[in-house]
Amino acid sequence: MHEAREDAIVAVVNRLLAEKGFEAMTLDEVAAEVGIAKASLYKHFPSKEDLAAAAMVRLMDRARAFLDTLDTRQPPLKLLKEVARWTMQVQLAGEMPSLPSENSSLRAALTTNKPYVDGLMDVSDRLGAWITAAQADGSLNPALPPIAVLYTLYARACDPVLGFIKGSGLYTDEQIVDMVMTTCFDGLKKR
Amino acid sequence: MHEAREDAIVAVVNRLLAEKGFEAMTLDEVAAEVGIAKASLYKHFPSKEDLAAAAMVRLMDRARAFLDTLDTRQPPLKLLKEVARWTMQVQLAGEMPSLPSENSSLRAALTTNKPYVDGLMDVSDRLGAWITAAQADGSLNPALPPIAVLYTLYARACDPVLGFIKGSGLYTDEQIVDMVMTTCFDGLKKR
DNA sequence: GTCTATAGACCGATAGAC
DNA sequence: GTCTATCGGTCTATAGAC
Repeated sequence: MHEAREDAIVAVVNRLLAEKGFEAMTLDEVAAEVGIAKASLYKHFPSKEDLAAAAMVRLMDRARAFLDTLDTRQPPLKLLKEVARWTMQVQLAGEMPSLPSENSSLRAALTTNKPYVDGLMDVSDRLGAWITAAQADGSLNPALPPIAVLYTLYARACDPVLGFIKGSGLYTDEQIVDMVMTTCFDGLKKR
Repeated sequence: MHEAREDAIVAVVNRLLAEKGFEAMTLDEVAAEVGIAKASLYKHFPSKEDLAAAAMVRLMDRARAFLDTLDTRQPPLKLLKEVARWTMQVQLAGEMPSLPSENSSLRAALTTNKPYVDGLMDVSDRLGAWITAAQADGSLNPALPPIAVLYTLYARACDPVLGFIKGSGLYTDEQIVDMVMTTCFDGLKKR
């Protein structure tokens, strides 16, 4: 009962973080959408930053659950592509929380949040292993530092291009994802 | 004298927009950095949104000035690459204002700001011509809609990957730009 | 045009009754 | 735990003297 309520809160926070970002999201709004009073939020989470951090932890848990569904016997490049596709689908579904770039109170709160850091580390380690494997088997550009590849994949998860193209109203979600997948893995230049 | 003061204001706004974004930027801070009182800002610009819009117009003017320096007899792909490189250098220099993704008062103000919209249109038209030319000469992937290429280039201008890699402290600005240029035009896959 | 001072609105967080 | 009510602070924007 208690956990179900908290899950409902975090789900609303997750969606509002995706829609408007951390600063534009107000606790009045969160409380109204959950259907409880603002003061009640503070019985579950000590601050706005902790609320957002809980949403990020939830995202990391979802990511790890998705990684668990993948057949690791597949080629590493295919695994990385499936991950990239999943993150784009999450974003197009309006469920990808967007973090402030820098100098934010949320950034500081996240770096000291062990469940979040642990989850991020786990995901990064798993992706990092696939990246080096894909570079070793010749499918991924070996001239790129693995960390650059990792950050590029993370950045595609919140790439504004998806929203831009969707805003044009010319393409379906599936077409949009295919385009960005192409630009990400094949590049803009002709192959 | 009057214009010089306004230029100083807009330059400060431009940098603060790059550092912290629109919502986190306060007018107290702008006024303090310019060295005038907050009320004086309103003698030059009627609102915070107009202040930010002026910074975006300034960015568009800078972009158009850069486009004017390019030798248009070069291959279109080379022109597009130089533009992408320029935007990344602007971002690494801390001079690329970052806009809110959606549902912001600034978005609405920008769409009704004629100088900004005109500048953006001009830049988009010029880049669009080079994109279709590069697709025609076989250097750019012709399967991608030109608008997707255009948006991808715009997105690279504010790509968080640059800041991520810079934060690792492992690479120079030039190396970072080269990496992102590679991922953007050549893709993650090996060629 | 510049300043000081403040209005008016909003937000995060808390008090205290139930 | 939930609520109503409110505090304390910050923000944009303005009033009014000089």
